[in-house]
Amino acid sequence: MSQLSKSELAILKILWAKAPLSAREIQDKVGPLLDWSFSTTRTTLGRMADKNLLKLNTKHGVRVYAPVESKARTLSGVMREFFDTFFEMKGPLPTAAFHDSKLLSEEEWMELDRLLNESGDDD
Amino acid sequence: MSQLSKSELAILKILWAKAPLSAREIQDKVGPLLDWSFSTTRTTLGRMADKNLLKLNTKHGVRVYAPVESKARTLSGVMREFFDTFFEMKGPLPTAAFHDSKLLSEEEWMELDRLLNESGDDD
DNA sequence: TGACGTATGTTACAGTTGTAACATATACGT
DNA sequence: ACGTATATGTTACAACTGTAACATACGTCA
Repeated sequence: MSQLSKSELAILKILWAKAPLSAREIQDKVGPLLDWSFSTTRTTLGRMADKNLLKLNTKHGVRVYAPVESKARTLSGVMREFFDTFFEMKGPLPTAAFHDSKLLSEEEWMELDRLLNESGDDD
Repeated sequence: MSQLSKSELAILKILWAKAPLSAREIQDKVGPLLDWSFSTTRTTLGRMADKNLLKLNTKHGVRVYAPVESKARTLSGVMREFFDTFFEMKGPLPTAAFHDSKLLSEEEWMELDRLLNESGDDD
């Protein structure tokens, strides 16, 4: 799992909150936030789909995008990568410390915690 | 402070352990590790110097490289960026959780902790 | 049915990073 | 003084990322 860019993360955050969404709907949220043109949003969405970060469907005749991985699973990958890279920590990781973040619900925290502490690959 | 790449971090780790070092000396350590040619190492060193990640001096007639920022200061920047980006946590950050890492000495941990918890910009 | 808005397909171009090779200068040994 | 190793200068090129524009197709309203 290679590092997510800020752009990619911005889109994932929107889709984790509500998915699937069309490019236009995503643009309505991410455009003002990142000051992107619709083209930029579309390009980024396309590349994310190519990388299998997003999956594509058609609803009511338009393309809609949804995340492939859950927020907790994605963030657990990101955390593992971060701690391995910068702190050379490979084993279980503590989550309590980040519990202050409002980004995850109680259930998502539980999932994240499980992912970071139970076996490495429990798909 | 934009994100460090793995390559950049690999070189910084070597130089945090011992600096300044010449390109050749750095290559002797990083080359086998990352399987880089000497050219690659030199290019990366040059770019890091351009970005002001490394400073350049001349010892005994050869160029030597040293990190501009301490390990603790660099890692504090990286941690802030990480937690802000992925967890939307901007304030003080906990370090106790990562204390397992062998990467920092006791004193470096204290510095890191201070950097992450005292005021944001105490140069 | 023709114009207009919206969705989708295609292309562009600069900056960064990974990964080097080629060319030149300089110094040291014989 | 000359060859050889080492250091340094310069250049290359592909992938990925940021940031779009241009072109086309399709559906709806007048």
